[in-house]
Amino acid sequence: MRASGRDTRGDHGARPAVRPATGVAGGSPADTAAVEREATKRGARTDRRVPTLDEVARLAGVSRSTASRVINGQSYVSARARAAVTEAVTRLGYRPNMLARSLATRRTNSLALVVSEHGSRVLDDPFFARLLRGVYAGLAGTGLQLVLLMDQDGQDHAALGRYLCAGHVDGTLVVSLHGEDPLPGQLRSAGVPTVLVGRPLSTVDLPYVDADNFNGAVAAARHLAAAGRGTLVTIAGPRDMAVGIDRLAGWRCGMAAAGRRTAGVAHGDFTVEGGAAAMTRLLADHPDLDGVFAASDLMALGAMRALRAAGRTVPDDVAVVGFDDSDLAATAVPPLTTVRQPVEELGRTATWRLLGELDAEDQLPPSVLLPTELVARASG
Amino acid sequence: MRASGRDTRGDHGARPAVRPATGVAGGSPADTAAVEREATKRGARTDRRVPTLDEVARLAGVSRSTASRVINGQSYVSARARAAVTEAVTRLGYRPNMLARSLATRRTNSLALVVSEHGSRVLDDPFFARLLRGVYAGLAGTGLQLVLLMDQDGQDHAALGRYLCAGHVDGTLVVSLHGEDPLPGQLRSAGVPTVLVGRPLSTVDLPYVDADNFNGAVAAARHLAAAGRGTLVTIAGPRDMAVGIDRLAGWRCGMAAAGRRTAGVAHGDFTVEGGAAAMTRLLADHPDLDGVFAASDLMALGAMRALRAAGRTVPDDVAVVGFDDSDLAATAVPPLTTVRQPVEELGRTATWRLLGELDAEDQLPPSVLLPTELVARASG
DNA sequence: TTGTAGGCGTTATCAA
DNA sequence: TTGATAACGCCTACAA
Repeated sequence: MRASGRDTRGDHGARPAVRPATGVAGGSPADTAAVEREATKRGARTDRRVPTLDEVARLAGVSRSTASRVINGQSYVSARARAAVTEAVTRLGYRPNMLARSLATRRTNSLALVVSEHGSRVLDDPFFARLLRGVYAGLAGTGLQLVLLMDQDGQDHAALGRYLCAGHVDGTLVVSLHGEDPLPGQLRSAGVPTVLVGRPLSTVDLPYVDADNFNGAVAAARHLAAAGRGTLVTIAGPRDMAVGIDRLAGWRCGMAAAGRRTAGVAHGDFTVEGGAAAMTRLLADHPDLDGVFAASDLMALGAMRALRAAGRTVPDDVAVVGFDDSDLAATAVPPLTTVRQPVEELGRTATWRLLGELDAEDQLPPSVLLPTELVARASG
Repeated sequence: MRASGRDTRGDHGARPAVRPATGVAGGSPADTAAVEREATKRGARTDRRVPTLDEVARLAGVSRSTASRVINGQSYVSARARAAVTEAVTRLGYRPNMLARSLATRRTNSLALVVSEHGSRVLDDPFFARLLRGVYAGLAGTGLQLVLLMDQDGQDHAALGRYLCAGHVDGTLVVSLHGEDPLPGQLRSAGVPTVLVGRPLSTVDLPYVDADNFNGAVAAARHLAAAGRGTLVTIAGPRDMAVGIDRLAGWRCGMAAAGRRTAGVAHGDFTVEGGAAAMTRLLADHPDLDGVFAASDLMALGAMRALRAAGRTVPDDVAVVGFDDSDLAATAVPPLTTVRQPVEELGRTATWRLLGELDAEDQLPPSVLLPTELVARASG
């Protein structure tokens, strides 16, 4: 007995012909269109005709204008006309063509959340799930559709910028910026309303919303320093992200304020594996370490794993502090002391900020920093 | 010392006025003009007019047609004209308006991956990260842009269907269908090329790609039955998803084939918490159980947690088998025996299938089922 | 309350 | 090789 009967096996290895990824040489910004035209050539698909507003109007015996008014729920329409149009709409199964509407209104009623990072990595970090929750909360009741965009492999990073600047969305939320990403500049010069989630590294004149990473790290340093630990190290984030830089700066500042020095610094990439590798390096260089601050919970988890592998216990031998207060922190064994970051609020705030930008109703604060706080648990 | 100097605090609680969801208000030209004046006054967003093809053509001293040809890299253009247009394009910073282009060509060069489930939950499951990886791999070199869509709270489920049927994308990949979701039907009747990831529950005439959940579960049943375990139970997936149904059916069939009966069944929602709760219920009903098959790794992890909390050891007291072979399975303690599912290949295959649909080049197999296999580890 | 006509920015079809 | 001209589907002053 099989669960399903109409399946076919074995054909899934067949690969449709790949279009060449290169277009006409030249380098002008419009040359990319050549590549895209290529795509159009590769299929004469028999698309069924979709009913248009014109046909609805004709069937209802009114003009396009009246039909349009009915469909957009405007007033100044007789009950008779409204009924006729409604009837025609359902009879024809009419659906307004958003492209045409957007072309005319210059509004798409959709926003983009673009993660300036490779997609597959993104979803591994619980940060994004929480951020998304916040964004959705901020969007509730607006009728705006959110689309998620990420770096695709085999596609230049600029493709994202082109998509966003080509009128597909009314505004953009950009998160997880690395180094000197040109995307914010592109968006700004294209006039696409944009709010950054996370302080940008380069000075670009766009508003951003961020957590107070600096003071969160200060708190972590204070906590470990006050815990009577002797040799303290830190697993910092990437050097090319503001979040990594700010947390490291805060840590250093907090340590200095406590009259302590940092025994060692290793950089990770915010992943469990990166944290474990960094911890291993630190253990090799500083066998006597007894306290570590990791710039993310994921890295802290990796650090705990590496410590365990090295025969150290947490928190008896080594105290561990993370950053994020993700779900994993509370359920870790032992539960992870961490710096709470209001991620949902970050997403909500950024979204509201962007909505305000769209409405351009009045003066908005250039940028916002949300508070962070230390959450003490068993790990340190 | 602060990491940044131009931040503003405290204003993030303010919520901008919500725009009406229907396009009635805000559309009058007076309103728009006022908004633009306001924006200009602030100097924040100078709503610069975007250069059009017309202006490019004028500046280059050619017709729109010729300008269009140059920009699309077509032949039959004199070198002189080409140079002039290229020059004008760069001088003006021209970017083609994709909406207008799509309206004319009836192609958007973008696909949607729609997760018929609430967004925040989606990202918590490693399945989606892997699937996305596969989809991106399948898309590599095509120049197609992928957009991710999910259920938003405070928005009716139909909004997704409207977006997809309104011409925003050339094709759609639908994953994680529950019960009688109307989405596939909408897409089909709107003529949007669609491939489902995962067998649909309702009979809708759309191709799908799925893993062989049935036989994977058969293998799990065989494995546990052969391991000399006496009292076997299963944590099944949701009753309203084919993946849940198929794995349960496979389990039952495998058990029957081994001449065994299932002591108990509890349903979970594919989350760690759901798995833990189900395990707890099963333990209460069947204290003597010594083997459990969970229909997902996440639920298996939750089951292990619940078992540990109940004082049972894995695998000595109870053998645990999961489904997915996610990264978490291998790194769990103890490492989790599980059924390997080729998730990346699932994504890649579904994508290729969809690309084939777009090209409509020739007869394609209606649906595809990818093989699954058991991976034995320490947990059972 | 309704219809007419022009525009949104591109592409596609033909003559020239 | 080039350029009018007509789609593409919808919105919206403006006039009736």
